[in-house]
Amino acid sequence: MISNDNEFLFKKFKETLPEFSDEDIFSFLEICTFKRLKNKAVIIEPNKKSSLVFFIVKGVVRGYLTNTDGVEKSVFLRPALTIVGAPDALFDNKISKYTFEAVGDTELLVFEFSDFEKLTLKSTNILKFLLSSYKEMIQTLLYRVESMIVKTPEQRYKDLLDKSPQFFETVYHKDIASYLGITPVSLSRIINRRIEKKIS
Amino acid sequence: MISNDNEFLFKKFKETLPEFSDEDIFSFLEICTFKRLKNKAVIIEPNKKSSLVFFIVKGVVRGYLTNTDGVEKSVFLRPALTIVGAPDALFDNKISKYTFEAVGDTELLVFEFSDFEKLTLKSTNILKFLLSSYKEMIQTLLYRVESMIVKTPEQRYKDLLDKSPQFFETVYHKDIASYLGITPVSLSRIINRRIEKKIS
DNA sequence: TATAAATCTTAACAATTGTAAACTTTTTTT
DNA sequence: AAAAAAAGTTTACAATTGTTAAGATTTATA
Repeated sequence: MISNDNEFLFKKFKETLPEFSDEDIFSFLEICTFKRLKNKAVIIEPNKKSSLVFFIVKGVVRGYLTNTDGVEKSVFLRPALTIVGAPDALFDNKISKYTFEAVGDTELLVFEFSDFEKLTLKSTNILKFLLSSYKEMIQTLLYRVESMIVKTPEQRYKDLLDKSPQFFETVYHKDIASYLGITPVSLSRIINRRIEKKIS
Repeated sequence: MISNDNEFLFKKFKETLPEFSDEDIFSFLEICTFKRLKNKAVIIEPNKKSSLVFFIVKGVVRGYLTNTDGVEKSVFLRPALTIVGAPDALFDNKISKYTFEAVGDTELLVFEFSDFEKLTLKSTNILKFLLSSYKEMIQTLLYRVESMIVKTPEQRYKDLLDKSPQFFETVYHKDIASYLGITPVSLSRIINRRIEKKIS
C-alpha cells in the first residue's frame, strides 16, 4: 500500500463499511495495492488466469466479452464502492474470457482473492463483507435478468438512466447499448424517439 | 422431519454434499421439513414476507412475476439439488413480488433462512455450502445475462435444450418462453424454424 | 367419459430490431 | 493544428419480434 493514500482510504472505508473495526480495515489494506488508472487502461487481460479482485474506490470498471468479429459486448458495468473480478477465473479457476477496463479516471484497491479468503477466517466482519458482496452481485444480476424478461429495451434504458446516471458521464453509448442487450444503432433510435416524445 | 424419509435423504446428502460430516447433515435435517408437492402447488405466495428457503430434492421449481394483465413472467427455473427462495424477501426483508410453484411432482426440504444462518456459525462445512450456493446463483444469473447480451433468442433456446433438457419434460413452453425473454408465439416459431431446417 | 379450461400453433399486421453502409461529430494521435 | 481513428447518427432494407385473434391440441375437471 502507498502510505500517502492510506489515511484517505482509511476514512473511505470507515464511511463505506462502518461495521469494520480499525483492525479489519488495516488487515484488509495490508493485502491491497492501490492503483490509479486512466480511461481504457486494462485491468484484467482476457485468456489468462487471474485471481485478482478489485474494490473500486473511484470511477467505473467495465467487463466485456469480445466476439469473433472483434465486437465488444459489455457484460459488467461496476460503479464505485463495489467489487469486481473475472468470475470465470475466480469461481471456476478457468482462463477468463473477459477483459476488464477502467472507464474514465479510476482508483482501485487490488488484491488476491485467496488472500482475502484467509482474512474471512479470522474476522467475522470481513466474512460478512464477502457474504454481502455475493448478495449484492446476486441482486444486481437478478435485476438485470428481470429487466431483460419484463422490460422493453426503451424501459431498460430509462431505468439505467435513473438508477445509474454516473455511467452516462463516462461510458460510451456503444458500451451502454451492449450492456442493455441492444445495438448502438438501436440505442441511438431509442434516445431519438424519447427526444421526439419530449420525455425528459 | 418425517422419519421415513430420513434415511433416503441422508444418502442423498452424502452423495450431493460429500464434504458434509454426518453431524452436519443431521443438524441440517433438524431444521428442515420435507414436502412432496404436485404440479402447480404454490410454495411461496406473492405479496408476503417469506424467509423460507427450499432445497429441491426432486423436480423443478419455477419463480415468476405477474404483471398487471395477469401474465406470468418466469424469472427462475431451478432444477433438483439447488436452492431457491424469494430473493427480495430474503435479501431485502421486503414483501416478495414472486410466486414460487412446483413444476411436476416435486420434493423439497423447507427451512427458515435464519435457522440455516445459525448453522453456518457452528459448522465450517455448512458455511462453505452457503458460500457455494451464492456462487452457484451468481454463475447461473451471470450465464443468463451473458446469454441475453451475446446470443439470439434461437441460440438461447438451443443452449437451454442442451444444458437443461429436464426443463422441457415438465415446464410449459409459455413458461420457458418468458424464461428466455421471449413470447410463447415467438418460441413456437423458433421451434418450427428449427424443424424446417431439420436441426435436431 | 364428456365437458371445460388451458396450452399450443398458426396467421396477419404493425412495430422494433439488426445489419450494413454512408455520413457527421468527437476524440485521439501525430 | 492537421490527420487519423473512433464514436455516434441516420438511412434503407431484411428479418425478427410482439400483438391480437382464431383454431387445434392437449390437459384438467366435473
